[in-house]
Amino acid sequence: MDRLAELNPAQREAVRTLSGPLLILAGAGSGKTRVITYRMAELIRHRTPADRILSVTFTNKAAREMQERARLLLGKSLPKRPLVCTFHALCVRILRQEITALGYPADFAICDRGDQESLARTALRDIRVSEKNLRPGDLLSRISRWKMGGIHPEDARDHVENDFDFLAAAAYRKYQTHLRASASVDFDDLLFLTQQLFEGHPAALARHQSRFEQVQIDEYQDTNAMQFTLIEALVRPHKNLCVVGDDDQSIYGWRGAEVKHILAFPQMFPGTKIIRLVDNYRCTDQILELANTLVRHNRDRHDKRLVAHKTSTNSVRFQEHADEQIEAEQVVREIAWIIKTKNVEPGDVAILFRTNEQPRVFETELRRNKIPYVILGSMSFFDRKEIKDLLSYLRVFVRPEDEISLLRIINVPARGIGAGTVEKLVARAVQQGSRVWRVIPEMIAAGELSPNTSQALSAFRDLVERYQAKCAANPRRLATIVEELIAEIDYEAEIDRQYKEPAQQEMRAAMLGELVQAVTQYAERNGDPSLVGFLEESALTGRDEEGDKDDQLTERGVKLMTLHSAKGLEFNRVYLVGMEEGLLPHKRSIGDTESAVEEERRLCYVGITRARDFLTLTRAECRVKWGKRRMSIPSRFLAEMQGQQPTLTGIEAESETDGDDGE
DNA sequence: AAGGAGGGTTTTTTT
DNA sequence: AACCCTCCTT
Repeated sequence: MDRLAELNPAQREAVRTLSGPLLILAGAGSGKTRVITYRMAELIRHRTPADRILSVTFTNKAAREMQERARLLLGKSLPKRPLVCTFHALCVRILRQEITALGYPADFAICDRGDQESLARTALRDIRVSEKNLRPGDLLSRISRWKMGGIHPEDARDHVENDFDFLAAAAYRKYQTHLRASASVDFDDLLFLTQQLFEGHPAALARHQSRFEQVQIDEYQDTNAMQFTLIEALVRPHKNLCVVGDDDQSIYGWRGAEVKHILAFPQMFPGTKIIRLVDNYRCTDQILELANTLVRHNRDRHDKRLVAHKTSTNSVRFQEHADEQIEAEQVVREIAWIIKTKNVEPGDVAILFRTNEQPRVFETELRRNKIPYVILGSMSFFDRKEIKDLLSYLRVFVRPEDEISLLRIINVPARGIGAGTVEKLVARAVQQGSRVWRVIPEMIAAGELSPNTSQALSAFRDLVERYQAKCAANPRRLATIVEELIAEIDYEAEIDRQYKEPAQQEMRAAMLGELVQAVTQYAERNGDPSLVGFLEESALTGRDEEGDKDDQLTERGVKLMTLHSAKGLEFNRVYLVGMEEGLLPHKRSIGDTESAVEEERRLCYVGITRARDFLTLTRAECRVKWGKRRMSIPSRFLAEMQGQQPTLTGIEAESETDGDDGE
């Protein structure tokens, strides 16, 4: 009956602290998700209207899960529900309502990483800078840093540190002009524009301040300055803010997250109550000991030592393999064996790695052994080329002035509108300050194009207009319309043309089916489906999992994911693979500052503490990179976590490879 | 305009 | 090895 009885005293106190600023420093496996879910329930029991509670999570998946748990805790028929979502989703909600004040249309589009890259390319071309001098990716991260620092394109010039920045500042202006012209925003804009809104439009801020009485933030260690500013503004009237996090698990520094936000929280909010959760209910003592010992090598942290509540023998093993191929073979062979002989479910096992290139070999092996598996958080569904092409069609149907999407699909599949024609169209549009879509009929009428080209353009125009009408007239039948579209443009033929391997062709074609399914599910889930709604959801959900069918596989299969995506999760058995210098810590952070290596160490810490009962750390003695074989040396973290001095010189730093096969 | 060959580049992590 | 861009042929 009394749910709080299940909690330990510290947890209970956290759950019962219902007003004022509250900082919960929650170590790995200390039940923090449970605590803030219970706290949400407790707020409602103490008569906070549910819809006046905002709970911010790090991923959409975490949001869904928390909503589900809260629903179970509170009973099914809660008339009003708390808002549980990510920062970005919160900003979208606010902006849909208020963005016209900033001169954007309310139905602005959210562009994805791929769109950002092509915009960055265009911007560089505009200022005649070769991509060799400034890579689009580097430009984007510079722009991101400016935006997260609250710096407008026009002011970027004043925040220049070197020649690259100088070019980047010019490109930033172009980039933003293009974005605005196509009524689109990027991910950073969602935060940036919301902050602009709050700063420049007090009435708008007041509307949203009065909307929430209680705010909770999970994974607070990964909050960046802009997110902090937003939340501070939002809770200013009441200061009912509860943040939960662990400084040892801060792994998003490269995205502007600053550990200092969690360390300095009590200074920012005087009167903060601090509660520490150091009891670990997840890992065995051996696993936790490893984690504790490792993370003590970091200087910039709250000193704490988690207390294990589970004992074990043989729950940790170290393995060395000749190369990454054998590493994968051995790990998968062992997984196959424990599934068969130990009655272990594939879903209890996770393989964690640092980079997205690592899972490939494991994937092949798992498939060969016929073990069900899922790759989570890697290249997502919505990142695939064929999906992006089709989504671009849909976006063009919503707004043909969306230049980014229009240019992506105007000749995909090839329909006789070549690069030359596109160039003419763009030139004309730029010259007239118009849009390619509007310029097309003019160009046809002017008779400057060859008959074939005019014909092709008219056909394209006709296609778009027909589907526009269809989607608008029949939003409930979106899925069927998408099927018709795929058939009409014969996208399957395009796939067969692009990919020669039958296996590839099959896989890519299956993706099309999944898109149709995603649309179907969206329409089922949503009382009032619309194309705009679907596109928004797909943009925000981005890398998250999607679909019920996938959820099943997610439950039942071996899970493969990066250490970053593993944050917040736990598994009975964890294989932490590729424990090598250059991979973990990653090469890009080694040459860098010491704090970069500290972040890698935290990443390793996160990996270790995902394991409940069994942890296996493996490394390969050599590894193929860019088609070339390279020797690798053991990660310094292996020595550190076993209480040894790091030996950066020798290959035989790791002597602790006991051959005990454990199980 | 389309498609293929050849050459150069690339991999950190993601809302 | 995989991807993208450029150039060349048709």
